[in-house]
Amino acid sequence: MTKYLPKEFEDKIKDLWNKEKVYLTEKPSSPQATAGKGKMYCLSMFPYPSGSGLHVGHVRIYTGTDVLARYFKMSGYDVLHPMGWDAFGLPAENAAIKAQKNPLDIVPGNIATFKRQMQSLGLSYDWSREFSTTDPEYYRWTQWLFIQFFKMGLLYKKNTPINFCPSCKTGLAEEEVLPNGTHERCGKPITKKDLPQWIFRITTYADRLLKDLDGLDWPEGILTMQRNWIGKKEGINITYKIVNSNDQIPIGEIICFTTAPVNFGMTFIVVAPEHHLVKKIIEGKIKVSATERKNVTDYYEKSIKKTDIDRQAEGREKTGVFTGLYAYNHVGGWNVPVWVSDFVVGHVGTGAVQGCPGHDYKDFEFAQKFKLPIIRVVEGKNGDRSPIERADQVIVKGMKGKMMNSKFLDGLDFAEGLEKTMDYIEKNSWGKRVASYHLRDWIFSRQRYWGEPIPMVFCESCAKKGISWWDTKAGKSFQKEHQSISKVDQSIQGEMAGWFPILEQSLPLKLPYVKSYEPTGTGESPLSQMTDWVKEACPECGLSARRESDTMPNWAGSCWYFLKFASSDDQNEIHFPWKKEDLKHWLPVDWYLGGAEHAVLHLLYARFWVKALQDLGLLDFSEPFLKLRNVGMVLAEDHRKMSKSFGNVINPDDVVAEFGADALRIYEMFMAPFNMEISWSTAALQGGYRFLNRIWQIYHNSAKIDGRGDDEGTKTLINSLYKTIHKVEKDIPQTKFNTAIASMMEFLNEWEKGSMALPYTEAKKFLQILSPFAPFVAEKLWREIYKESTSICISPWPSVKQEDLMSSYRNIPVQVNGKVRGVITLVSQASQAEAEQKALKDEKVNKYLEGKTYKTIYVQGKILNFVIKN
RNA sequence: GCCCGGGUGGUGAAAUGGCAUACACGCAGGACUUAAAAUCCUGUGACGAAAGUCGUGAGGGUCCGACUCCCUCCCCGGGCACCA
Repeated sequence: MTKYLPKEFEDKIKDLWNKEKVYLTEKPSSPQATAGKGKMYCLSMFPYPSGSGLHVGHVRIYTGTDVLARYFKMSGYDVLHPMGWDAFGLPAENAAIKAQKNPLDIVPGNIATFKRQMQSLGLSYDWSREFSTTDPEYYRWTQWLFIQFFKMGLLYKKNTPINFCPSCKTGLAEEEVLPNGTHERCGKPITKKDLPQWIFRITTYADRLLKDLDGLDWPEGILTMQRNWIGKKEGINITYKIVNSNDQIPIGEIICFTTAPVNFGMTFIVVAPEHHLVKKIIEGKIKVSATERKNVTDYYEKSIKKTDIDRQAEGREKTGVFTGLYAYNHVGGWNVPVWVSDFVVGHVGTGAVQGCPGHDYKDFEFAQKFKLPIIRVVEGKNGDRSPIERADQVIVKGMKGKMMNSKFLDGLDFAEGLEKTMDYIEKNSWGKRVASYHLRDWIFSRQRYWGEPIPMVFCESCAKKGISWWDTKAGKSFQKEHQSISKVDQSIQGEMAGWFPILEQSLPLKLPYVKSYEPTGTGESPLSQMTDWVKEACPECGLSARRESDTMPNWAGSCWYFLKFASSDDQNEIHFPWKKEDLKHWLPVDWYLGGAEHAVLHLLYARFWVKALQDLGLLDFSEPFLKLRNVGMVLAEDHRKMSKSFGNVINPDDVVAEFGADALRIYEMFMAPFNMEISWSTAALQGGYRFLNRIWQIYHNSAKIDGRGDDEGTKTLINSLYKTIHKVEKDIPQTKFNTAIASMMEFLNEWEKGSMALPYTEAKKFLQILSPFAPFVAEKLWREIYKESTSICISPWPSVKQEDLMSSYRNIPVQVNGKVRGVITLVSQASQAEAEQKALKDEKVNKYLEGKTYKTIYVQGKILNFVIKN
């Protein structure tokens, strides 16, 4: 008896696959590609190649995608299954700083390790399409795309605060700041520092990003999270005239955004400390009494200095001061006081809130604290019209009730009353219905070395003359060509004077090599210190100009990598890097698998870029990922995250060495539904190994694989095999890998029993359905037992006819009053009368029915239920 | 506080309105072995001698029938957080 020793053949099989090039993608025009069922683009979120090598969590997602890719290939689809590296980013940079090396010298080694590990797992990638986001030949196009987005008016520069550590004199990413507001490395408190940064106008795509979610086959939870992140709210902007205490002459306006204009119950207005009105009061441009001005100034100073920690420490206790100003509530017909408070956030809505304390919890708290009047305008439960004195009496939007104290609205339902109010306000031109979004513009600058250099140049001289790129010849012709999209804001055009893209022919703008680099001390990018690199002639006037020294964020490379994989083109020419036929053939991505931690940002950004590219006429689809499935995390055996500091890390190399790649794959696919979190279990892994060992043994037992096929036992076994094949092919596209494997185990149990044997050619089919999960052992037996010379990976999936799945007999549970009392075997087409007759012969069933009157419920092929009447 | 997941044997889990616990792990007993490992066989939700009763986080509801659908609540995990 030969033993199952995966170590002895897995490497050889891997070499065979490489030699035979079984994973190479067909060209779109090839006969293989056009003859089959069509294309299938299977993609996993590509990894950041860290120094610690592949994690068993990587193994899970990549095996899942691999099972799909292998299954679709065998089923006659033209499959694209690529892999690459998302190698820019903070962790590599920090590791490099620590090691006093350049990331350029570290990353290639990490990639090599990842690739070796992936190959040892038998992942069926077409490595001819491999690339890293850090390859100049790749990021040249990332930079090119940046330039196109700039031309569209989607990018602008603006002073925006960054996190800054005054002690380390360095800018920090959000993730380097601890929750208590200190720097994770030195423990000192961080501050904010204003720096001019590139910002993406993603908000102009908010509506499309929201609407297009409807057509996607994504997990409901992820869709909801995207919707909430975009956070569209339909409401109304209402403009209020401002007067001060002394006279009634309007001296300004406040615009309030609200989704629930309960204006007959409005008794005050609150503005955020950042509101322009506050600034005007402090500067004396709006006159209020000296005390009030001092109060507002003090409150402003205090709240602007407040860090998030201070705010949290104060909890929900409301603070604020009266500004001395009043606003005219034209709906109600009275003046309301204007307050300033930091519970109103500057960047949400208009930064000003109309206070309707009877019908909003926060307004209620504020009114209570500062003794502001509370008016009830909606009846409570059972027509309660009493004054609102407690939080639980507050009637907020969404609750039911009739309007009261609201003149022409009285008696209407609350929801209807709000609509009527908005109509009324619009009719009088006091306000306008608008949508407000949670989504904000995307800060795209990083003051870091390890990212794509932003390919822009700033010319002082052109800036002084007010010349923007859109004033140039190229700019004008671009706008002419793209009239529908390039409605570049006048404000952006003005602010961007002096900024020009570098010449596209000179791309890539390479990241300069330096041995090591220190933080600049100013929070600026290390590139800003490289005076030679930063110098460049202005593309417009030729005078000396300065290159942008910020780099792009890690997201940039992952926003379009799925497009690059589709390219079969060589990179010799300067044009957008994909042939139209490649694009048309492969995109969009059919299957996208990845962790739920990317539920919002990565997916949103990639969707945004695709839409912008569509507007540029470069793509003819609007959504990159048709089907999305999540993979659950793999925790350590102790249910904690795997981490060096816990000493609970499992290295896939060790597992492969001990149990083989197939056992690891089977284990990770079998342990739980694909999208659920699992904790590692070496014991359970051994179960996977045992399963494969039993398969190995049965194929080396000739009595088991040369059954005659004409006796009843063999027929039954073949029928079970067909059912298993059917179950597996139904489960794989639902990513139900665990139940697919369970059904194969079940079949193997049956096959092993007694003298049951499969005919030689039928037994072959079991190897084929096993091969997506355990490709090494399936390939080995395929070649050894069946003497095949071409790979099992490209063999056609064993199809099963529908009639082969029908078995004529069914076991039907028999219930009395819903409790199971027996089981009968019936022809599947049996009538109710036949079923009843048979069931009554069963003593156990009969016992309960004797002498009783009952009715019968019969669902053919499923259940027979007797219900006793009394 | 809000949003998103989840709660079924000793453990990972299966069943999406029709025999609750498939499959696997673990455990117990047995076979093989001088012995161990490996392998194989048998058993394994709880209570009960058995008949049987109970049992899918808790309580209620719909239904002939509920892990599955509806309502109320509890617990665990993740995300956001004074979002107008």
